[in-house]
Amino acid sequence: MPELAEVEFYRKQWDSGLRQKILSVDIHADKRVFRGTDIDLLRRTLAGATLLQSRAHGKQMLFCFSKGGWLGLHLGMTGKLRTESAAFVPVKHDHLVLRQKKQTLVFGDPRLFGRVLFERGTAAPAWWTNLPPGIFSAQFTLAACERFLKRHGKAPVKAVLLLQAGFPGIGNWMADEILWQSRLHPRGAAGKLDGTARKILFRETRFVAKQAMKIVGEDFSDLPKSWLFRYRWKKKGICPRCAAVLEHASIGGRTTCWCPECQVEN
DNA sequence: TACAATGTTTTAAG
DNA sequence: CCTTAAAACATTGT
Repeated sequence: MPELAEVEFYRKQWDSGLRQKILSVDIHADKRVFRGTDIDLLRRTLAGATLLQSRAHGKQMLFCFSKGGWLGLHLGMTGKLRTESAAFVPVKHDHLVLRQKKQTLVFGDPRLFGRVLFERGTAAPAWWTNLPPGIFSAQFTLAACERFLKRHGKAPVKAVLLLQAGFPGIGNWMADEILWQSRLHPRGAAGKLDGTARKILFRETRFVAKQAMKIVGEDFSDLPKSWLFRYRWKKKGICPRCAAVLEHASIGGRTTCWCPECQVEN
């Protein structure tokens, strides 16, 4: 489910636990979300540690604890963070449960595509500091964006938007939205976009990301009725701009929705 | 029933 | 070594 803005929304769901101690840790140790993670270290470190701060970058989250604990979380397709009461009894898919005096911090993920990482150290882990420049960073420039498009020039532009190395935080719905707002066909080769198209794509990427952060990232409000998003999963969805019946196909390995009238190959 | 789901990783091929 | 495409992962809901 979660892309850039949804991840930001879920990150904040643990805010009520900031500056408070973790009393105990409950873990579904055999679940796939802990693949490659030192669960014993996680348990030992977090028990008795205080949650100091949290950050999100693209689809990645990092929670910083005292005792040098760094907890990385990725929500995969169906992961969620939430806060429950102190007396909360975990249910089936609550794989990581951090108990505090006044509340319980929960990470649940039915489909198990999410991931829990844990490291102990004085500085943030390398996987975090090495993340690519975010959409809103000064390094995310038109030139950098164009280099990335060129580098993946044979692939459909839809597939390139999904690559986290170049567009961190962009996922399936945001990629479709960006292409629709840019009036670009998702199947067009990234390397064949002309200068104007590349500029529009760059601008709309930042526009969609910024609006989504403001609307969804804040409190999970609904996106505007003027956006493709509101119609993309409807049975006979109509383009909110020209009223043409929307098309669907698998592009870049994901179901893609576009307007056959507005979005032309460039 | 069979298929698809707001994602990433692995594998294979060019 | 790099890019691209497809399969795999696990569960739920339509």
